[in-house]
Amino acid sequence: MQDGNAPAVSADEKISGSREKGLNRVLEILEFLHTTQRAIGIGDLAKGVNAPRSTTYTLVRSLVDAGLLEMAGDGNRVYFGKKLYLYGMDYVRGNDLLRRGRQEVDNLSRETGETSELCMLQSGRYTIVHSSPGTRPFRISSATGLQIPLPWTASGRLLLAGFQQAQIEDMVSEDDLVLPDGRRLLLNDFIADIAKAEATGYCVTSGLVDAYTKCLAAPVFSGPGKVEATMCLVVPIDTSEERTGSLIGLLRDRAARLSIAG
Amino acid sequence: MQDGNAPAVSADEKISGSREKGLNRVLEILEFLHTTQRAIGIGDLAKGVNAPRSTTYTLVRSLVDAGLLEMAGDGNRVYFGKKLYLYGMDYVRGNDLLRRGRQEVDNLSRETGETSELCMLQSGRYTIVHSSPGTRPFRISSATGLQIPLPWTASGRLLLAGFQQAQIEDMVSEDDLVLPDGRRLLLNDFIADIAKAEATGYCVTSGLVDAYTKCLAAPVFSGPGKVEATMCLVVPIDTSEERTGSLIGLLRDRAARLSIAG
DNA sequence: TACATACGTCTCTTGTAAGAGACTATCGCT
DNA sequence: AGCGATAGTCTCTTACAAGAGACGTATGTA
Repeated sequence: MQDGNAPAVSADEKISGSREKGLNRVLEILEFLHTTQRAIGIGDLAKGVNAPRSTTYTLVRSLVDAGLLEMAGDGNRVYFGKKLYLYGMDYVRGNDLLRRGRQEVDNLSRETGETSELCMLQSGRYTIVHSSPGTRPFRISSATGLQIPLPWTASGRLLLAGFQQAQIEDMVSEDDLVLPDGRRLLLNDFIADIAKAEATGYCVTSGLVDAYTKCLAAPVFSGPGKVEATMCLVVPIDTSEERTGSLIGLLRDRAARLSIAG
Repeated sequence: MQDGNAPAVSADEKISGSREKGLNRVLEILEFLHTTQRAIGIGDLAKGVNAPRSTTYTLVRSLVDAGLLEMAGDGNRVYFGKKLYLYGMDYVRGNDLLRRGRQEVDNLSRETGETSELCMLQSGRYTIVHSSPGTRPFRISSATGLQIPLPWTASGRLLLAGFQQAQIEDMVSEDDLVLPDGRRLLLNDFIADIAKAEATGYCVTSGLVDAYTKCLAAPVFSGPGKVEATMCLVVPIDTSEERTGSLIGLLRDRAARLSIAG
C-alpha cells in the first residue's frame, strides 16, 4: 500500500538476496520511521525495511547507542532520538531562510487565522517544512515533513519554475498526476500551470488535495529566478474573492521579504 | 553495564590502521559537524574524524544523496541537511515532554526576562535541549545542543538524582571536575550536592561556568523519583535574594507542571 | 616556471560486516 | 499441555565495502 511510486530510499531495486550496505539500511530505517511517524518494534522494523532481523538488531543497537534512535516507553519499540533533534536544530541555526521562514509562517497564521506553511523541494518531492495551524477549528493541519506529489499543490507549481521540461517529467510520476479523489491531471496542463505561476508570481489551486480548501502560494527566491521555497496559506474553498486577493497580497509581500535580494 | 555509559562516539582510539565500519564513520561525521557548528570542506572533515579521504568522499555522497547532509553555498563544504531537520521535528512531535518543555521555557524567559533552558541527560552528558535567550542585552545565550560537564551546572546536580554513586563516578571524568577558571571540584562535594539537590527539589549554583551568572534549576520528573529533565534560569550573579527566591518558586512550579504525575 | 597543497575521481585488495539461520526464552491462544 | 508467534542473542561464511594510493586538475605563492 505504501509502495505508491516512490521506490523507497534506494533508487535501485536490486531484486532480492544481495547484501546491502549497513549505511543504506540505516537510511531506510530512518525514512521508514519518518513515514510511520511512531515507535515500532525492531522485528516489524526489519519487515518494514525488508532487512534481515539480525542485521536490523545490530544496526538499531548502534543507532540507539549513538542517540539517533531511542527505545520507546514499553521498552521494545524504537523511534527517533534526541540526537536527531539536536542535529535538526543545528540545521535550523545554519539556515537563515528556514529560521526566518518559520518565523514568518507563524506570524502569518496568527495574523490571518489561516493555516500557513513553508514548503521546499526535498530530493525531488514537495515537502512541508514548517506549518502553523491557524485558528479554524476543523483544520487539523498536516504534519511537518509530509511529502505530497508536486501536482497536487499550488506550491508545487511555483517550486518547479525554471526547471527544464525534461526535468519536470522526471520528477513527476504517473501516480503523482492522479488526485486523491481519482481525477487525473494532464502533464501538459501541469507544465502550463508552472509557466503561468512563474509569470504571475503566485499560484492558487482549488479543491485539489481535498474538496474543501484552496491553497494560495507565493515563491521565496534564493537568487534571481531561483525558487528556494514557497509560503502558502490553506483557506476554505468558499473564501471570498476579495479576502483571497488580500491574502495573496499579504503572502507575496511576506515571501518577498524572505527572499534574498537578487 | 547495559547503559553504554562512557564509550560515546569518540571511543575510536583503537590505535590506528584497522578498518572502521561505515556507519560508525557516519556517526562520527555527524557528531563532528555538531561540534564545529558550521559547514566544512570534505577534506577537512576527513581529517576531523580521522578517516581516509576516499572513504569520506563516498560516505558524504551517500549522506548528501539521502538529504542528511547538504552541500553548503560555495559548493565544496557540507553541513546538516533538511532531512535531519525533518527527523528532528518528528522527534519533537513524538515527545510530549520536549514539546511542552520548549513551550514552558519560552514562556518562562518571556515572563521573567531571564535566559531559560530545558536540559536533559544525553548519553551521560548534560545537554541544553532548548534555550530561550531572555531580554538582557549581554547574555548571548548558549547554543541548543551544547554539552557541558555535569559538575559545572545546577541542572547536572538534579539530573543525577537517583543514580548510584558508582554510576556517577563513571559519568564524571576528572576533567569534568575542573571548572573553566581552573578551580577544581571534589567529587565527594559534587555527590553531596546531588543528594542535597534531590532532597530540596531545586538547585542553585553561583559563578561556576562563569563569574557573572548563577544558575537556578528545578527537576522535571517522568516518574516517581525519575528526573527526566530540568528547567533552569541563568541570572546575573548579583540578583537579589528575594528575586532569586521568587524565580525559584516560579521555576519549580513550571517544572512540576511539566512532570508526569507520579 | 616550478613547487606545494587541496580537491575530486578511480582502481584494486583484503579485512570484515551483512546475512542466514540456529537457539533460547517468553508470550498468547486453544 | 501443546502450538505458533515474536523477542533477543549468537555463530559462521563470504560477498563486498573500507581503505591505500595513484592520477588529473585547480589553486596559491615563491
